Amino acid sequence: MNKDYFPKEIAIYQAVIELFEEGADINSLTVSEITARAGIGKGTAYEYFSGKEEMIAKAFFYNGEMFCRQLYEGICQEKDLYGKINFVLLMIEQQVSRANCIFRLIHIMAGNTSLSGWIKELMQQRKLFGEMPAEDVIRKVLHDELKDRAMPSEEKMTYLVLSIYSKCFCYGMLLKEGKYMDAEKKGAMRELVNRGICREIEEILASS
Amino acid sequence: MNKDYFPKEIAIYQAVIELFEEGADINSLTVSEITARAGIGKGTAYEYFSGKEEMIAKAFFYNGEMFCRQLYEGICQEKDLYGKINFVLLMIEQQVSRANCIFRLIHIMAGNTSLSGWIKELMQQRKLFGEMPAEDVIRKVLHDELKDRAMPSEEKMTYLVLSIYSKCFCYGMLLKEGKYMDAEKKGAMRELVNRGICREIEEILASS
Amino acid sequence: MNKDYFPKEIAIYQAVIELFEEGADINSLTVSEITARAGIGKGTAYEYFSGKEEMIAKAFFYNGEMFCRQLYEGICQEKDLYGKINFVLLMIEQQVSRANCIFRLIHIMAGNTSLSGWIKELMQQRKLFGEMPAEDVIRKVLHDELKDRAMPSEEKMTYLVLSIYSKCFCYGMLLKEGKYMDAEKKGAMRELVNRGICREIEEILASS
Amino acid sequence: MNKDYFPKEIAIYQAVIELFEEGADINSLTVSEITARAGIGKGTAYEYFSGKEEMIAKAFFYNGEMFCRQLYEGICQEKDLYGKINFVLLMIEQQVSRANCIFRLIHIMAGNTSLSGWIKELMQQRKLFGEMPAEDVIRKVLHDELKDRAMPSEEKMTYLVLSIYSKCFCYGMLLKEGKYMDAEKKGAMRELVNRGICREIEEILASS
DNA sequence: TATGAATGAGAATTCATTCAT
DNA sequence: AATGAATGAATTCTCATTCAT
Repeated sequence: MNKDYFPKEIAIYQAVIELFEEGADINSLTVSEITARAGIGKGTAYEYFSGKEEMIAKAFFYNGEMFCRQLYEGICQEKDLYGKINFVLLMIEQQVSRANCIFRLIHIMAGNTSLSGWIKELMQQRKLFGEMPAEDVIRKVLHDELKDRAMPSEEKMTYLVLSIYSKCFCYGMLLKEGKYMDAEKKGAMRELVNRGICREIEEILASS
Repeated sequence: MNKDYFPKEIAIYQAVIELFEEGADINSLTVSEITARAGIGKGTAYEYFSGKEEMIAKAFFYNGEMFCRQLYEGICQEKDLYGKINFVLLMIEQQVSRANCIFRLIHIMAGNTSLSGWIKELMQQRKLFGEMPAEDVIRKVLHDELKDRAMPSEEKMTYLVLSIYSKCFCYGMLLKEGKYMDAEKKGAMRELVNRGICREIEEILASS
Repeated sequence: MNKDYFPKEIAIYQAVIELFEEGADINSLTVSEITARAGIGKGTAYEYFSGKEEMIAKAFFYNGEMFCRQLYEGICQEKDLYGKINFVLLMIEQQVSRANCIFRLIHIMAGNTSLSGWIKELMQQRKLFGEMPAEDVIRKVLHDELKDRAMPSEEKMTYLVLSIYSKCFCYGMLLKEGKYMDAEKKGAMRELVNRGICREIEEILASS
Repeated sequence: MNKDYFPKEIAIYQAVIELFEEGADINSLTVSEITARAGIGKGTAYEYFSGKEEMIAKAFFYNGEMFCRQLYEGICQEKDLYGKINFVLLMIEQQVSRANCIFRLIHIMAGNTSLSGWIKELMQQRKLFGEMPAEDVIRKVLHDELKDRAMPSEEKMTYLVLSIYSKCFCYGMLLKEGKYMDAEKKGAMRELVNRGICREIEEILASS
């Protein structure tokens, strides 16, 4: 499950993420910058990657993996659904205020950057290894949660997953817009979103 | 309200959108490609724009504006809330199957491409002229819809907009994933989403 | 003798000189700049000149002509040799402090800019019309001055012209270096140079 | 004293000088031409220089340095003043008939090309390292020559240096004009100039 | 294995010149 | 005659990738 990473490989990943967090624009990231930051020679990077594109795509993927793992572990600690969702929203808040890399990962995937080709390919490969992209985390949690209740149809399940996903995502966007930055209001909004998600789940379950 | 566009300016915008719809990657769009497609000389583009970045950013903005205008006008034709929402979802279907430019616009804005700088700047300027980004369309429709009922608090209003927005977004993502492509299933899903939105609005209003 | 200039032609000449005096670099002068400054349309310039090169070269030539004419007329007012030379040195001072266009003209001619090709061609043509480049002014003055004394050999005459020319040039360079800027010292130096020139003339005449 | 030059740096310098000697116009020299002639890749030039301007300016400076060094060494071989000056004039003849790069260097400096900015900056830096521009060579030779005689005032010294300088310079210009190309006449003129310079030095010394 | 100097294809941009109005 | 919008050839410079050490 835990793919082995070479140290220099990780150095590259971290360099990319760091530069990105510092506000660099994906398109103008250069191999020189990346390798310089990673503290390795420019040529060395080509021992591990076929090109710039792969470096960046894999870096984001690596980052996403780490995020999702952390997310899943955190969720498992929480007892009830409300707590779980709250944890997710708090993680999002943290991401937004820090660097919002997964956010951007999502965007890159949706747009058709040449990067997104790479990322989609990675997606396919990794699925086999049991890794968990954000969407899968939600699905898994729902499964665990509902395992002793009537499971809704696959169709409704897909809708539910995406609905939750998009609410979380939109919550992140709301935060990005800079509104509700003071803790109190942020808390209130988080609760509204959380209750909305819970209600939706209940409704879907009820309708099954 | 209706900014005057120079013919060559529009030619550029359309060229960018066309190329994008044909699957081009934003970053690798070249000025040569754009102007060739627009049917004008390379130099001419520089009479109207300060550089490539501006061309692309404004093209997306132009496209977004057109979409939102069309959206708002269509919504106004519809009598009831269900009809209005249905219209929005149909527009999304159309976009997704065609080119999903606004979808990508959203993503570009969330990421930090150098483009997004431009776009944000444009946003500020245009707000003054009463243009309407997607979010504002939703807010405006809600306002019109609720004007003779008790208006919820600003906070709840924001949440409601976010929630509707996210549901629409979610619907688009569902379509993008390629599931529900046959008309029947698509219709069923559309109804599911629509009812979900209506219910949510009712609940918020009831709780006020 | 007095070639007729079209008003727009002169406008171009003056625009070039002005821009040059303001410190513009010859090579980066653009036609747009020149015509904008001249207050005429870009296309109009091409009614009078075959291209940018011609505009600039002729502008300098025009400027040089004006300078030489002014120089010659001033010299003719003066009675004795000392006075004449003094007048030349004063004109140089003025040029240096203002814009030193002829100075640069000389340099352009010595270097092989594509401009210099033009200028040399102009030189040939104008000679026929009796115009007077700096060197010729000196020669002419010497001729006038010496007409009732024994004329030295052509060789010595050439050397004499060269020698005087170089002293004037040298004086200009001294001023350019920014030393001797206060009036008193400038006056002293001017006298030093003047006496040097007079002595040299006397010596050559004596040796003949 | 002898700055280290990278081989590719020198290749660039020589390429620039060669092209110039072949009659190329400074302004229309392109980076492609230069690097092609230098036998290196276009990109490589940018590893050593910040841009075209720097390449050309430094090339001339390099050339000037070489010339001055050669000049100074040659002068030191000569015993008496007349011999020294003769050597200078012969070097000038050689330069003029070959390529007259330093001549043009001087002109570039006097005009306000964007190159001249660079060159002036280089001047400042190099002075510190004891390099010798043409003017300094003259001054140094005079110092050596006069060390056991009464040294004239700094003011007169400056005048003397510039006067000699401008005579040499004008001699070069005379040759450039293509007169006196046959050896005999050239020799006669050279002697005239030489004697003129010697006389001037004597006079200044006598007047001190 | 690691490196970084060298490379050159390719991109953005400029600007002299033309020509329809 | 006067104009300036349109043009595209030409130029500078960047940067992913290679390869000799």
